[in-house]
Amino acid sequence: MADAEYVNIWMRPERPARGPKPVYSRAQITEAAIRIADAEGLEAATMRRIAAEIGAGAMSLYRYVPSRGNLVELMADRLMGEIDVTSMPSGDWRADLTRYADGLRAMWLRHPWIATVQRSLPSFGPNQLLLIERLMGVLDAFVSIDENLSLIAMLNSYIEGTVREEISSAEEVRRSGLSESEWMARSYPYIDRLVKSGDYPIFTKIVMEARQPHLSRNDQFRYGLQRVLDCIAAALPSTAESPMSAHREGREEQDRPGQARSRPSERTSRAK
Amino acid sequence: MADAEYVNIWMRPERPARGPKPVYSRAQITEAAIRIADAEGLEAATMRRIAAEIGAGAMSLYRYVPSRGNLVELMADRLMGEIDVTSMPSGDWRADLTRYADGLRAMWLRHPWIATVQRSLPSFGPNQLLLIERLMGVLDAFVSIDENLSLIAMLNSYIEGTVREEISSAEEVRRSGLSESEWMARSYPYIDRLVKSGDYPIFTKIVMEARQPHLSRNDQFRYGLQRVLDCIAAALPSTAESPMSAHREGREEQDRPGQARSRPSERTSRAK
DNA sequence: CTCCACTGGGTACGTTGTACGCGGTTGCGG
DNA sequence: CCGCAACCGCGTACAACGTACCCAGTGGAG
Repeated sequence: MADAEYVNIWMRPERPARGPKPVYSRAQITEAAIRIADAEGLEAATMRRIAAEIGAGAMSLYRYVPSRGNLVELMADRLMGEIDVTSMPSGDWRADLTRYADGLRAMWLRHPWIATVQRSLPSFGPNQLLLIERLMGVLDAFVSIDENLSLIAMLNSYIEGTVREEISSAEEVRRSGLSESEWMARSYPYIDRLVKSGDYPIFTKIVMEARQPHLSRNDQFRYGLQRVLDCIAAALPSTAESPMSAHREGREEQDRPGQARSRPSERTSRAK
Repeated sequence: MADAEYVNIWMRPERPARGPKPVYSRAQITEAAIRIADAEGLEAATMRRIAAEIGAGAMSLYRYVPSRGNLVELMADRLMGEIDVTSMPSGDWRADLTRYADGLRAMWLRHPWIATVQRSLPSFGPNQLLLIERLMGVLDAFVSIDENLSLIAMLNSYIEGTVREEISSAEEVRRSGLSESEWMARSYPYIDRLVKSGDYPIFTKIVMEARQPHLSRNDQFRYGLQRVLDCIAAALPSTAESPMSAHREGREEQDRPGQARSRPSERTSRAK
């Protein structure tokens, strides 16, 4: 009873007062775990594997983190810190939200395993809190807090839903260990059987009239995003006019999955 | 090499030609697993537990299902069958999509564990395929297949994102084993510290200006959904006018989480 | 100085998914 | 009708997991 009576991981202080200096740290452990999860999936980030990665014994990790579940929370919050919202209530809400959307999507593509934990633990870590502050600050001046929540929820849903779809097929391929073309070749017989059966005309239409050629993944995302932003615009009072940011094309960089464009910003809990 | 060379679970026939008659069935196993997952979470649905539920030995399940992962796929597809889309291209696209949205949300609330697997396996089971046919048939006459995909993706993202939020807190409470009020009492110190710190004004605003009182969860969902449907309407040609279904209030039933409003419609794969 | 709260980490336990093999049962080829 | 290959249910066994417990050292507070 005296031991694990902390509300959550953020209330538990990392460093105690007395005793020998710890060799490792939460940040270091979290970083190692993220590195493994990025490379081989979240299920590969076992306690022993993480410990080996930093050169520690398996059980040593429990000096820093109460359980693996809590470690995953730390990892998730660390990821939130990668989204740059420092400039956020800039005056141009449309630009702000676009920037956030791109940042969130890029982060998810860099760390696809986040899809398996996100929203199963709304633990309000420091990075997530900072994100909330900045992001919801964007529309705070224009709408009530309830409407703000509703609009941001809609935006987040769009981003997450879209990116989940992007991720899922890529993860399926990765998990199988095959190359993308090998994987497609392997699943061809099934698709073919469905099409040939004649029972699924619309599915067949989807398969036949390929959609990828028309738009790149990035453009598809941006296109749908504009629609969502239009929806938000419709819910805002006319005083919130955004200084003509309808279409700005010249942005070909950002969100390349493999790239290491991290910006940690650790920010662990500071107890009073 | 000769053994597991099937593309996916749907290509593998359930019943072989010769040999003694199986005592159990995929459907029975899937049903038992869903029952356990509903009651105690997906992680409680272990192979041994499921086997015990139907009175079988643990290893017997592997005569029907190649692995636990595949069983989860079967479970997920079985759930798709609970969404009633039989009447679907009815002529009133707005009514159809509303009906679908309510059905999908209700299903997720009945089986919250689906959030942890959904979109991590786009396996095109029979029920999912039927759903795709009916659902995408709704807008098929009005827009191109690409636009159709884009609009439906947006709708699905909204539904899933919203329901994920509804589920996450409920799951957190369930996992802790405490009652809702106990759980809130326990997490109060953390929230209080955040508010008192003064660092998070908008978070504080969210905490203080409670949003639940204003709208019920159902109404919140419906309200946001109307916004999404308006977005879709804007993307449709004028020929797609929906016969005045702007606001119809008189629908207080549907989607009560605990209720068993299942409509299985098993439909396993039929090999040629 | 003496304590003792701390450190890293080895050993061990319970639970998981599942490979393998057994003895019995069934339906098809001859 | 017979025989055998293909299937059945299922017991045993194993590797890998999270983690409880214990230990010998360590270093700041008194």
